[in-house]
Amino acid sequence: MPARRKSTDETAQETAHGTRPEQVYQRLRDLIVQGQLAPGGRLVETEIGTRLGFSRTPVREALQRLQQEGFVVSAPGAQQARLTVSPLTRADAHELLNIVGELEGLAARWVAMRPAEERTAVSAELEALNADFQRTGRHTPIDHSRLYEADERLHRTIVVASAGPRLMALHDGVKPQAERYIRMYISLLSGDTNASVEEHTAIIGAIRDGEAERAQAAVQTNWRHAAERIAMVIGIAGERGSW
Amino acid sequence: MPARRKSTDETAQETAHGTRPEQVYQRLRDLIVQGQLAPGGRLVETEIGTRLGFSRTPVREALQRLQQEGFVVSAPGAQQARLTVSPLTRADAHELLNIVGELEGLAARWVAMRPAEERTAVSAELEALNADFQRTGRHTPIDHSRLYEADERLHRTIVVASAGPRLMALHDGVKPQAERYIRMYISLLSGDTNASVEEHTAIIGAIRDGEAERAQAAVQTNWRHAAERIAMVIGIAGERGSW
DNA sequence: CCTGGAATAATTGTATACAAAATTAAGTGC
DNA sequence: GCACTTAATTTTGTATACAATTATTCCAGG
Repeated sequence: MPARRKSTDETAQETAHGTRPEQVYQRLRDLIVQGQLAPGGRLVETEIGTRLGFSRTPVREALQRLQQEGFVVSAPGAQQARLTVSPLTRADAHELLNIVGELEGLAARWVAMRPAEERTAVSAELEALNADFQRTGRHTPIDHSRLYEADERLHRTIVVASAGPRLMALHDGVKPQAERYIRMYISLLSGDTNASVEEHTAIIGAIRDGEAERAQAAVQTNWRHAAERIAMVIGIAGERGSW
Repeated sequence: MPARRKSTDETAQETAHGTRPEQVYQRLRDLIVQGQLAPGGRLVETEIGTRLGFSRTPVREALQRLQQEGFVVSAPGAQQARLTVSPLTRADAHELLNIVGELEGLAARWVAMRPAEERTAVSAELEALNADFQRTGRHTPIDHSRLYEADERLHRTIVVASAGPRLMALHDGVKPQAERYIRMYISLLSGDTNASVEEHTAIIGAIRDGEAERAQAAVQTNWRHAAERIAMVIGIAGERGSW
C-alpha cells in the first residue's frame, strides 16, 4: 500500500476519525479499559498492524503513547521492549486514584475561585448531574456502566470548567486508567451510592460558596474514599494480571 | 548506514548511554530546559537527526515523548505536526507549579504516614539538605544553579521516599518543565531564600511529627508561593516565545 | 511596491526492508 | 527422560524511500 494520507476516497468500512496513530491509540485504549485486552496480555506490533490495517509505524506511535501514559508496560530489564497490558494491582489502584484526587482537587479549587456568577452556573449544572447520578444509582437493576458515566460526567465538568491546558492534559492521561479499575470493580461497590451522592453534595456546596480550600479537600476526600474501597475490593477479589 | 544497534565498537566521542531515542530525548530536553533551544523555536526531524547522527526514527520517538510531556507543542489546527519549543507564559507557569505542588504534596502526605523510624531518618536527611540550601543562599555571590539544585534535591528526597511508580513517573515528567521556569527566573527571585528555608522547615516538621495533612498543606503552600512569585516576575520580565 | 499565483523546496506521515535480540523449537549426547 | 547446544522463528529497532502536505521563492500584472 502506498503512503497516501487523508485521502478523500476512504473505503466505506473505515470511517477514519482522527489521524492513524490516533485511531490506533483510541482503539487499543478502549480494548484495554474494557478488559478485552487482558492485563498481562502481550501486544505485538505486527499483529495489531495487520488487524487494524495499518503499518507498524502508526501502531508504534500509539503504543509509545500508551506506554508513557501507563496503560502498557515493557518487560523490565529487557533490552527489547516486549510490551504487555499493565497489570491491575491493589497498590496501583490506590496510588492512581489518589493522584486523580489531587488533580481534580486542584481543578475544584480553581472553580471555587472563579467569580460568583460563574460558580452558580457551574454548581447548578453539577446539582443536575448529581441528581442524575443518584437516580441511576437508585434504579433497579443498576446499570453499572451508566452509573460510572454519570459520575464521570460530574467530575469532568469540574475539570473542564477551570483547568488550563496542562491540567487537562494530565487529567486526560491519568483518569482513563482509574476508569480501568473503577469499571472493573464498580459492580462490587455500587451498592452504596448514597455516600457518593453526599460527598458530591459537599463538593458542590463548597464550589457554590467559593470556598477553595474546602472544595479541594472535599474532592480529595471523595477520591480517597474511592481508593480505599477499591483497594479493599481488590484485596478480596484478587489482583489480575500480576503474578 | 545499516541498522546496527548496541554495537560494542562505538566511536569514541559517543559514549552512548541508554537507547538512541533516550539519548535524543535527554539531549533535546536539556537543550530546552537550559534555554539553548529558545521557546517558539522550530524543531526539524532531519536536522536533529543529522546533528546527532541518528536517523529520523529515533528522533521521532523522542519528539513524540517531548510533545506528550509538554516541552514541545505542535502548531494547532495544522494537518501536519510543525513542532516548536513550548512558549513560556505566565499562565502556564502558574498552572504548572501548582500541579507540581499537588503531586509533591501527595508524596509528602505519604511520607508523613510512614512508621516513625523511617520518618525520623527522612527528616534528618531533609534537615541536612535544607541547611545546604540555606548555606548556598547565603553565599555571595549566589550561584543560582547550585541554589536550584539544592532545592531540587530536597524536594526530590520527599518524592523518592514515598512515591510509587505512578507518582514518580508523573513527577519526573512534570517537574523538569517547572525547572524551565524556575531556572530562567531564579536569578530574579533568589534574593529572599529565607522564606523558602522557613517553608521547608515547616514541611520537615510536619513529616517528622507524622502529620500527613499538615505536611501536604505545607508543600502545597511552598509551591503556591513559588507560583505567585514566578508569575509576578514573568509579568515584569515579559513572556518568552509567545506572541 | 505589492499582490496573486504557479513553480519549487522543505518537512512530515507512512510503509517497508533489513539487522539485532529474544524466544521457541529441534536435536544431541547422556 | 533431561540438560545443553544450536538452528529456526518471532519480534523489535533503525534506516530509508516515497507520498502528501506545507512553506517559500519567483515572476508577472497591476
